[in-house]
Amino acid sequence: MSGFSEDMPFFDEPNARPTAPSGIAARAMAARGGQNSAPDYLKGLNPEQRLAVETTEGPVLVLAGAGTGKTRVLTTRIAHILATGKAFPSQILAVTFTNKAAREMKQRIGILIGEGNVEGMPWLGTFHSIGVKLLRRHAELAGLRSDFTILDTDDVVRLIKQLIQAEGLDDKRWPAKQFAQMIDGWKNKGQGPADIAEGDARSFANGKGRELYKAYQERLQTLNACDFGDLLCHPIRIFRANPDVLKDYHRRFKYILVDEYQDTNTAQYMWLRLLAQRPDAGRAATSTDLRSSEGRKPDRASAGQVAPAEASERSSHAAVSENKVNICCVGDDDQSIYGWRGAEVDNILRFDKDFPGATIIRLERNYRSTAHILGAASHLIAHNEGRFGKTLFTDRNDPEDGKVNVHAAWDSEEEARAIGETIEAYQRQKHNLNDMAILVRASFQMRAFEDRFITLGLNYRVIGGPRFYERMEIRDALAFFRVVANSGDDLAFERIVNVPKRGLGEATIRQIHDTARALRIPMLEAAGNLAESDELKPKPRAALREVAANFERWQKALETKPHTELAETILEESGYTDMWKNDRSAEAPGRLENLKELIRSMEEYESLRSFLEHVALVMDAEQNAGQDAVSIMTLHSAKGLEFETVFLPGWEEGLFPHQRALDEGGRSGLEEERRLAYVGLTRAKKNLHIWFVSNRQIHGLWQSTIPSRFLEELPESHVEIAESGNSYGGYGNPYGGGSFASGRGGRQNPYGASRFDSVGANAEKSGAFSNTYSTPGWQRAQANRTEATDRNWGTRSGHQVERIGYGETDSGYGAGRTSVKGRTIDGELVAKSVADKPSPFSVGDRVFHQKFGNGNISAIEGNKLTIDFDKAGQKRVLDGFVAAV
DNA sequence: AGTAGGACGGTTTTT
DNA sequence: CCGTCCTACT
Repeated sequence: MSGFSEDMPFFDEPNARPTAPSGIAARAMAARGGQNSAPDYLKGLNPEQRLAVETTEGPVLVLAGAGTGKTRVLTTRIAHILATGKAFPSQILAVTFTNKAAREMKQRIGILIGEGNVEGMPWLGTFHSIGVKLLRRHAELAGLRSDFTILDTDDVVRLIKQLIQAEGLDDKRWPAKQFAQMIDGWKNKGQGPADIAEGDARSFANGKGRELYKAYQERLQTLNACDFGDLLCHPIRIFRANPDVLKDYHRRFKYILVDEYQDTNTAQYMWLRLLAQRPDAGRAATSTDLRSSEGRKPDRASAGQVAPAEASERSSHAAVSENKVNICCVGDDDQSIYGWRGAEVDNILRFDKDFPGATIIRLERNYRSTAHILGAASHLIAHNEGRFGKTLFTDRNDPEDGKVNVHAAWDSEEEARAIGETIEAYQRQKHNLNDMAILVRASFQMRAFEDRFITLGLNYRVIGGPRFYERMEIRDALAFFRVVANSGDDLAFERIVNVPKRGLGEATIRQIHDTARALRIPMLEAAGNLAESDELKPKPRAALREVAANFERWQKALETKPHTELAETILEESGYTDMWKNDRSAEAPGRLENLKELIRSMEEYESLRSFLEHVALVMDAEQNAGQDAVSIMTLHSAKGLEFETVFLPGWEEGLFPHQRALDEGGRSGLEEERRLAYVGLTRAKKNLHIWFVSNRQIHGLWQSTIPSRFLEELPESHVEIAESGNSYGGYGNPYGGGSFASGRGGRQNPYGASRFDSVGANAEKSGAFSNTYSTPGWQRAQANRTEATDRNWGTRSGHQVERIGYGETDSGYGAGRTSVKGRTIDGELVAKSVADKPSPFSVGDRVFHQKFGNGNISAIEGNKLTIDFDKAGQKRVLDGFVAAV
């Protein structure tokens, strides 16, 4: 994985038809054999996949449904381009989103084409890693030096906080984190300070948003640093301002491939368009049809393609055809789940307009899941509008394959218990835990499972969560290394100047800061100067002197010592390891272990600098993949994975689809949630269990829930409503039999069609549907949709928090909180406890609650009741859930 | 300099 | 309700 460090000369290839490296060529030739038999790597591809691989010329969009062999197409396509000599490895630009995807691609191409040749693919990587590479080459065009530092989110927030304070603004009223997110959003759209919308600019810091953004960019420049967004935005700006530079890349990149195109944001889109050569020009030319260009001689496409970019800019016909856009984007509009972080599904939906004459190839043959699972997923996703529309199918037809199971549970505890039991049952049937996963909508759901699995002694692993490099000790260590590698890295310096504690307080640090600013020198140097002057009291002075001496020593050692050894020395001599050795907290040993791991991981890199380069972009911790364990993760992190058996708990309105997605995203928010459901369903190869609960405790209060609308969008023919069949009594009310609210089933679903009336738009034979959903369990679940529930859901808005100021939304689902603590608008305290409407109950009232039975009210706070239940003990519930007895 | 206690927030995550 | 973060003490 040392691909980025050694840089290839820019135009390393002779301006001639590429002769493929002998290994590949030989293999390809050998494989080709007779004229009719395809090379080895093409064997086993289905016709669509093969078309996607062999249609190398012109713009191609491969709509690859879940489990249809997307990565295979991508990697084989590259192998094909190389094997047929259409381009050198270094002339292919292949972009992914994650390091994991890039790694996997490298590995798989390696298998196809021979390990050694993959090393020659310097332009295979994430958008960001390729962005760094471009930027290092042309740093001066962005006002940076080529050894610029890449700041992570944490650095950025600290920097912005400083700027906000420097502006004399209250950093509490204008949180740096929020502004960092705004900047991120702007950069996702490719907007610099001058480009942002007036409204955006005004909405922060008393209208100083734009100035602040500008100040931020200036600060980055003086720090010789950039943030993640800049890794895309700077190259875009460079390309735009320097046509000659862009032209060089046009000549270089003969083939462009993009993975997960549906996840691209506007900046990435602009970046691609620039590199893919003036797609607008294509509008004039209508015949970029692939099939016609297929017979073209390969050398035409590769070596011959040196037409001047400017000429074609004017879209002369000759130039257009000469300058074909050989871009291939692979993606699935149905799996676009990152709209909330700037991804534009539109990019993929618009592809054929952006690249006229594009060939669109659909991969719909699924190799992953059973027909039932595919049927369920396809039916669900068909409820979305504005999609290309694909229908996954499979040849697989095993009568043994079970339907998709839908289960109901009383509450999340029972849900976890029942899923735990199901997992154990699978285990008894010799299924590996590694083949099972629980995919949740929100991470708080994980807890119930962890709790349960711990008591069961069931191995599990949580995927996602805090990353290795986000740990404090790792960041601290990296900060030391950063300063050593680059003494101008003030942010890193500030982070560790007083670590371990050296008695350098705020005042001293401010002084260093001011000196550095005044003299325009790095803080480290300023610290050294101050240590030699007599401006400081003896104590901090001595401390600073030591710090300065340390770094000087380490920097010298940088040239001589092996970097792992140096790293160890730094951590030792700075007292950092000792700090944790002396720490008696529970985490300390783990932290020391992490530091060791960090040092160990450095061995793979040639130098401290190259390590730091990677660490900024490629930091991910390997999960403990060793032992057999159930995976627990969010639906988002499950994208791209597959499991034999998948559990999808928490399919309730408000949680999934998430209330906030609905409130803030409206219809498109709902559609994204639905795509997320689709992603969840299509992770399963064989067994799929969906769960919903009737009661969920949110923010400490019990709330009744109704089943997710997505359940109604599953086709009856592929779904089975399962009785939970455990010994815990299913949804039986644990607190007294027969006390279920009765006779209230079948009420109108506040979201429209109830499953008892009709089924969603594209439903198959809706008549039979209600039969399916008429098992006792389902009906009991329905019975839970009491008046209290529906009142709660149906009249949310009437019940809602009065909105005060901006951005104050009713965050919870269900009735949410009805009391608001003091909020401010423009600094004025506007309200205290707005909606604490008096409860219709009074202390001492006897009430009935669905879940807990009868009890007496012992306290009332607004609409929150504390009730002593006869059987369930004391609980706090919302008044909407109880009825007077 | 370290911690107790109040305020706040509570969807999803990469680089 | 619970966990995190920041402030304000000692």
